[in-house]
Amino acid sequence: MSELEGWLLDVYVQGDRAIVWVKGDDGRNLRMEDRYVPWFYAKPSGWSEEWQLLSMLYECPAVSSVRAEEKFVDISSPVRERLLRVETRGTKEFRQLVKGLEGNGLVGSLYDVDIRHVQKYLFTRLCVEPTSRVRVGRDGDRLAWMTKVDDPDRARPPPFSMLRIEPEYVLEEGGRRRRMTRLVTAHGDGVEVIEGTKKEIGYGIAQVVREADPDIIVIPRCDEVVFPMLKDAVEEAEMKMNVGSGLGPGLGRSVDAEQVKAQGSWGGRILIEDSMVGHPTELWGVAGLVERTRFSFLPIGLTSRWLSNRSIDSRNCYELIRRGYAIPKEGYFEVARDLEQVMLRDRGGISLTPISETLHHNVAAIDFDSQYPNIILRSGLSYERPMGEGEVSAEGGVGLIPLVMGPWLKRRMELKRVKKSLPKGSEERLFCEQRVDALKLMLVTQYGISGCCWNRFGNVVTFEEINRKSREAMMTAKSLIESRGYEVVYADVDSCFIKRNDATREDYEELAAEVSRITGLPMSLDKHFKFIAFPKLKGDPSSSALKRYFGVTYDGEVEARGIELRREDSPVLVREFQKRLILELMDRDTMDDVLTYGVAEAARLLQDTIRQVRSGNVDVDSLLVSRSLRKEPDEYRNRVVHLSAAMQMLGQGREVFAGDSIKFIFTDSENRNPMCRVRAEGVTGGSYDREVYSKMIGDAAGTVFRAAGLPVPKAE
DNA sequence: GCATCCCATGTACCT
DNA sequence: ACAGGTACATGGGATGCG
Repeated sequence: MSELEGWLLDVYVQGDRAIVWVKGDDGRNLRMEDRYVPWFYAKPSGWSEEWQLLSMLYECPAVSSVRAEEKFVDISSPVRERLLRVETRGTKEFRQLVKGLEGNGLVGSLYDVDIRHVQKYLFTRLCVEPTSRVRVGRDGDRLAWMTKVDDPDRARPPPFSMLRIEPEYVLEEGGRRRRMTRLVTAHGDGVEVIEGTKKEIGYGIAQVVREADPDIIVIPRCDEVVFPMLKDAVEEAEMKMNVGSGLGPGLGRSVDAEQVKAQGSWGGRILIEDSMVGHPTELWGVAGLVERTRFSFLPIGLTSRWLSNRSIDSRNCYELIRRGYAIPKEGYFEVARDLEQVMLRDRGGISLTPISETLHHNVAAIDFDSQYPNIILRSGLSYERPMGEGEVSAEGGVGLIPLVMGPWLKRRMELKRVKKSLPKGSEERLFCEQRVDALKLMLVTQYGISGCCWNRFGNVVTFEEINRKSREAMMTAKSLIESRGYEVVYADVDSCFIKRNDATREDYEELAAEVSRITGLPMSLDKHFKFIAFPKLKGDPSSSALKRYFGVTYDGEVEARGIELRREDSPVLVREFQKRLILELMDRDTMDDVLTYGVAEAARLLQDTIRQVRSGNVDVDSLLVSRSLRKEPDEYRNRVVHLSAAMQMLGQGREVFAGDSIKFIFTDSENRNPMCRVRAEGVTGGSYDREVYSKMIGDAAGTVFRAAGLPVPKAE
């Protein structure tokens, strides 16, 4: 028997065993095996059926044990029910038995059947969230015990090393075959390019993986496209992916051939996509990934693949199972209500129309901090307590949502505090921020799924009540703010823009604190604007637009929402121009300065930029527009420009998928043939459409000048 | 045949 | 399978005009 300390890297289940990987402090990765017994619960359809079901299960060769147990089955009911706990010999037997019982008349309902085996193992036997710091006892390759120990680092994530593999390939035989041409790997600062035949690439990649020995491999479009291609290439190089005992070449560290798609891991290495929950994996960083993994109580591979509803469901199930619950297959129901009732309650957060077409001076943006989570916690709202029961008391029952949310909201606040104490630009601060951002998403998403029909515990009334309380808080804030002599310039959901001529930063901070006291929800000063402006609707200049504004803070930073410079489909040229324009115009101390120097400098910048665009002397890269292809190319009804660009790429043997970001420049935007209007990035020939880019610059300037209530300078 | 209007389509953004 | 709320550009058909 030996002991070690390290980090829980990965866990998966194979048949009747769990495989547990730990990265030891000596940098070595250890593979250990543990026993795993699959189980589920069955509720007989009636009393008299119980003995029949019992005897049938006793005789079933797939079953290793059956016994009656009392379990909670409904979060709204404090009563335990008598269920049969059925343990099976392995996962294959589990699957067959559950399938057989689903239509069986003796069975009323089944529990714990749609939870992954690895979750069951983690929740009830290992009881440690993957990525945790652990102390481990082992007996050869058997895991004897594991305990969680405190992570000494608040910000720095576990030392999991990452390798990025990005293949380049072309489509052949009319798109039926993919041929790898080149492969780029990145590990720390080291970048390697592998070229050659399939066999050579296969050999090269195995070599790189063995040398870099990464814990986590990031691969774009891993599951559907690239992993099968890599596997094929490595096998072609006559090195089996899973030979030997962890020493042989290949992509994995051992003989385990878990399906990547099912588990996201391959013999001791974790394979993840380069996008997670719609954000680039790079932005999450190991720190964000770790935070989400610990919350979800899932192996890293599943964490990176599962969307929010499943991740939160996983945490919910963990919390319930360890409190004696059996998990029902589905529980979502919605009480039928008449249309009037639904119209009255089924609405989201509130917005107050901005005062637009003028420059506002000395404006504060004050925000409710984590508004939805705090509403849930302060009011004790939960699926099973849609109307809440006041503040959650220590001894009283706590609803599932506050129970799950509470510790993580606290943790996020603590991490936010730590972040502030760390120097700007430091690695530690970035780790902290990644954790804070990951938790923000987990927290706000619990509100998002609270009334969602895909959530097995969802209750739409709870969701509506959270929204109602949010609107109520904003209205209370508004009257208080106005009663103190401030003007509300604009508000949206949980953020409120206010001004009073002579107010200082401290005045605003004090006012936010007062709103906090009255509403019972934390609120703080977020931004302090020297100048801010709100555009009119482009389509209807008689009304003001919501969710768009721009301004300059007292730190001299541009803060903008919704307008061109915030849009991914604006060319960099336009985004940078508009940002500079706002600074030229509004980074001034007084209104007078804005109206004189500001207007003059801004007008000059506009002229210069237009002249430059018209001269043709612009870096083409700064003209790239990127727009995401939301559907497969053949599903489009309209011939939209980015579809044209996508078709050009297909014509070159480059594969495009729904979800890809298509980059292109406008070459002749008025051409009657949609295919000739744009040129996809990487396609050669032609120059850019000077007219359309000049127009974009003019429009971006128009947004700024008009919102500020100023005439738009003529650009000749 | 061409200009103009309107609606559906499509994407991106805000909190 | 995460929410509701919003802005805006554009394709394409319908309509009107000469």
